[in-house]
Amino acid sequence: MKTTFGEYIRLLRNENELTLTQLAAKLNLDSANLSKIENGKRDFDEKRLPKLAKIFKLNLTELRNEYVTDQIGKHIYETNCTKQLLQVAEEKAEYRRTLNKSLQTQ
Amino acid sequence: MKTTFGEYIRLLRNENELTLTQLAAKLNLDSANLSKIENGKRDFDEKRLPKLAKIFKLNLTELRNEYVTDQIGKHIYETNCTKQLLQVAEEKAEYRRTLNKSLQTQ
DNA sequence: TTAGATTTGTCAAAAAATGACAAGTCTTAT
DNA sequence: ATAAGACTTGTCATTTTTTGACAAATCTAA
Repeated sequence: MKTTFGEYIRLLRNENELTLTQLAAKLNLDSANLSKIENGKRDFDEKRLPKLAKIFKLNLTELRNEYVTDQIGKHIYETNCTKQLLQVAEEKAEYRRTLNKSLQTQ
Repeated sequence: MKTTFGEYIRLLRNENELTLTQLAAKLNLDSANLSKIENGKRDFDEKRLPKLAKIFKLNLTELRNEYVTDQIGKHIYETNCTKQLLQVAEEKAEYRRTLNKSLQTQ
């Protein structure tokens, strides 16, 4: 089952038997804010991904994938984007890639 | 072929033979900023969608779909999200929907 | 060249995200 | 029951990001 990024952090934290305060300290943030992150009331700041990976000995690329898919999933959810529209969005992303390619050739 | 939202606005503007200055005035913004929007250097502010729909007699829901798919497409592009990861993101969106549903039953 | 159209650079203002603190609730051990 | 620690929530100042406006530049066609 897929989880939100916040739930994922909580899972990691519990597996490693850390309190909010302990993990927050390692991440250089307030336990209150970490609580909000775990509960989906705030976003985890992307700049802390390397630190998070290090703390739990995770592969940074994979962790970033977790993060990105969470963010885009949230975007899809918040905009009520249907599967059909998501297909269109994917095509538009592809279009941007071709735009970028043709820029580079010049 | 899919286009960016900025290119779409430019298309509409040209079809209707308006200058940047003319359309910008109808949208209550500066022609310089509209230029940046059309050229993908700024985002169109979502709050102007109703006005844009009215100016060009477009269905607001469809226009919003154009907008949303552009935004998500941009997000996909900027994060280098592959098709495989996008599938994961979609599953996470679905998960958020179930979360929301179970909240509502309580 | 000149006029109008468009683009670019810059900066202040507005809006959104973040961090921190205080005070609250919940849980568990005694 | 209550004390301690864990967690949650509300609020606000700070920081960051986005937006709007103006001035100056470039481009284009007569």
